[in-house]
Amino acid sequence: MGRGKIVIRRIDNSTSRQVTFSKRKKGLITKTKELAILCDAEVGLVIFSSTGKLYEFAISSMKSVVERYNSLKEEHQQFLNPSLEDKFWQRKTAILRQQVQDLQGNHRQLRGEQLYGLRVEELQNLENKLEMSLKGVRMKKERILTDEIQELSRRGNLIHQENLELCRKVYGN
Amino acid sequence: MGRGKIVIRRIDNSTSRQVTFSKRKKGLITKTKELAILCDAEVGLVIFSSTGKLYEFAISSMKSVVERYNSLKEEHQQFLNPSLEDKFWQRKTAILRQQVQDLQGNHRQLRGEQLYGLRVEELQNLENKLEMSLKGVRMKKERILTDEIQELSRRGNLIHQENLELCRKVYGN
DNA sequence: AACTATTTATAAGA
DNA sequence: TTCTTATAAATAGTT
Repeated sequence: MGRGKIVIRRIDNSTSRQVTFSKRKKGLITKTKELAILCDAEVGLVIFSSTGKLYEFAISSMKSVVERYNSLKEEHQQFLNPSLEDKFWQRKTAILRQQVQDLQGNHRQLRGEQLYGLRVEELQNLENKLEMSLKGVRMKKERILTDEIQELSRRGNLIHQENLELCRKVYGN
Repeated sequence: MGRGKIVIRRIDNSTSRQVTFSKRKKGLITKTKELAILCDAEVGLVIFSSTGKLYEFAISSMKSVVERYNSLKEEHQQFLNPSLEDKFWQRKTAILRQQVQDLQGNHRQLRGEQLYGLRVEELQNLENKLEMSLKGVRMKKERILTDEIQELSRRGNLIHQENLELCRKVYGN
């Protein structure tokens, strides 16, 4: 709904993204409010912008919505003991840190860095993985290009038909 | 936006209210999803219908949104709840979670998954990266193999020398 | 921040 | 419920 149609994918330009975020956030909050009032519903909307800023909307209160949500989801009974909570966070942090380390390692390896100390079999394995990825990417790329060519060809034919039609009209038969 | 303009107040007729709820809920979820994708935001939407039924939508997961929301809210309320250690862990977790998300995204792309919505130039870019990586891995592998062959060859020579030495000792001169 | 040409959502009707 | 369609509302691109 604007001067042109858009496709729904991440807006690359940071300024446009910010402007669109601001406009659409306003619209979304309006519509959320309308749904709540018109249909007598309890709603909660939480938005974290790409810069990490928090925006929220709720007709009653976010606290009430979250509590109702949690009680329905039955997840609210673990945190009665504060020392347990501490342990929970510590465990969570440890797991996440391990994940980050693993992913970073994988990532560097996939990018061909940090290859020191790998054995030939491991390198071969990595090479195979990269070849698979490359194949996937190339297939995808080629499919897009093929589709585009077909589309162009289709359009060309249509124009050709139209020209023939025109000729018939101009020169008769 | 419809056959007639309406005022935003609770719809009295229960049937109309249900129909409107169903239609507008769909629209709201669509718009929420669009905001998240277009503007790279993390969003969470919770709706309780007037009959108490729960509907929810989140791009990542509602759990993740609620946790992020809570940790941010509690950060702001550090004065009220001076359990600093808890907050420390929560903040750490939030940062790590973001890192994991980012790395997982990168990783999936480098592995040739999650290619939907990429343009040809982006695919070409990814292909080039993968080719570079592949080149690096192959070079490394080949250097190791070359080194190993040289090492074997060197050892072979040494053994040969030792044998010669032995011969001299046994047979004199 | 406004403007406005278009697209999109949806109220009412079927 | 589901579809249709006239109209209201949202918003993309522009100024």
